[in-house]
Amino acid sequence: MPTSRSAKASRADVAQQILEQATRLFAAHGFSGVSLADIAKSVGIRKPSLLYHFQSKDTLRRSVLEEILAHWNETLPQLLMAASTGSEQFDTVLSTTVRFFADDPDRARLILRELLDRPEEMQPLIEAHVRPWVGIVADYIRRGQEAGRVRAEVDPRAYVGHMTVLVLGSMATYEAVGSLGPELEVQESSAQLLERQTAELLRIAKVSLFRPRPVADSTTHSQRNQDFGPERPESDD
Amino acid sequence: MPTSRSAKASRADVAQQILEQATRLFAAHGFSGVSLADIAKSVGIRKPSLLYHFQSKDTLRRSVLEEILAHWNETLPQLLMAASTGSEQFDTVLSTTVRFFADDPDRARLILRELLDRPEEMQPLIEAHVRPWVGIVADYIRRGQEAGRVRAEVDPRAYVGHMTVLVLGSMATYEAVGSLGPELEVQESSAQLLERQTAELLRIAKVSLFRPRPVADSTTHSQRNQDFGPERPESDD
DNA sequence: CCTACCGATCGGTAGG
DNA sequence: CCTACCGATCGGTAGG
Repeated sequence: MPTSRSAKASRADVAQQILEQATRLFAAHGFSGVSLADIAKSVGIRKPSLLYHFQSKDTLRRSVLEEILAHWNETLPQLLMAASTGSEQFDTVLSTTVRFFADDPDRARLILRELLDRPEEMQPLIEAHVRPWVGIVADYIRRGQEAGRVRAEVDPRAYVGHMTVLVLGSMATYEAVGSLGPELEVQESSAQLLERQTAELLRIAKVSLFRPRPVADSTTHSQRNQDFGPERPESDD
Repeated sequence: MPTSRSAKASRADVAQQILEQATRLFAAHGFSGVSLADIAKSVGIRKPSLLYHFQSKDTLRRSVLEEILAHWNETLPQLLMAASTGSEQFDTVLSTTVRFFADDPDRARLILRELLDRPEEMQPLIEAHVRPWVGIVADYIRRGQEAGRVRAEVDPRAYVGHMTVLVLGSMATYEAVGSLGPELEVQESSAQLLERQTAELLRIAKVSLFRPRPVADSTTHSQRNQDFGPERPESDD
């Protein structure tokens, strides 16, 4: 009888466990901060067994990265097809991206680390996996600028870059940075903190993109959520 | 005659060179991705000599971090004293922070890495070194909300956290992420790219904070830079 | 600031 | 998937 909880682990199961533990450990301590023995130990096998499933440490690193990007490519296009208007597409890309990394902040940590450790190697990967939706968002911004919906001052390229970094960085470090506030108030749970950060992030993303809608009362300050971008249906192209 | 270019390197000179090279290498490859021999080699000394100046690798890491934070504490309070109104103070904190990291992106990379590698250890440091100006900004936001200058929906804590992450992340990764744009256009220099990113960052920070000022013509879209926060002098408190 | 050296750990291989 | 083992490199020390 094997020592693991389930009766028997198939080849694929073990490989998947290795990927999961490697993701977790690389996200927490970085690629060079984790040894193959660390990963093997957390899976419950020996180092040479790990190297049977993944030829080298670097192969394992690339597999971890590929798994995340593959999952991303499964998620976004599917949701994007359901969105017909440009406004819906923009909203889908933004909220899907935020949710993807909020669902598992380790994804954000890992990609941020790769961006820091191997910028040259990441550039083509960004090009390949982020291009499609960058195109959608950039097109939407340009059309929105022509139609007067989007602020003329927005630099589409820089805007998308900043939002990417903001989502990655906020999700990767929300625990350390989320506790910034000047008064400590009531202790928030990690989930509450993440939710609050997410809401503010979406607000910043939208308000810095869309032109304010004309409001009747423009001198007093109401508490309404105006200025939050177009929610009305709109014709595209 | 020593082998180095200058006639003689004092103790302090060597220690400073070690700090500089360690900052550069830790920023590029992470703490565990750099060996003491790497650092010693780039300074032009041997590993045991390095350990004469810094008792251990971890001591060197803390010294690098301290040097950055000390430089930060020299920069901000000085500029802050010259700013009298709340609006000026906000502007000082924001633009000084951006410039501090734009001046040397390695600072952003190093702090971001520490945030990822040792979040528990960084929390008190954030508390100590970021608190003062977080307080100033948060107070300014709250007073601005009461006066109707600042959007009521802004979550001061989350806003400051996001802006911190945005500045750090954008400055740390501007090379890899700045090249995101859908069309490659003319090849920009690194300095041009950084400048463009900085301008858009400041725009996002301000527009997502300040309420739009009432505009006479609210249906057509002019190219003017309205909605960019208060530039008029104002009374505080 | 150096040479010489330490035990521990690294990624990876042989061979089953 | 394991035991046994490899050379290289790690952070750090002795001693000058």
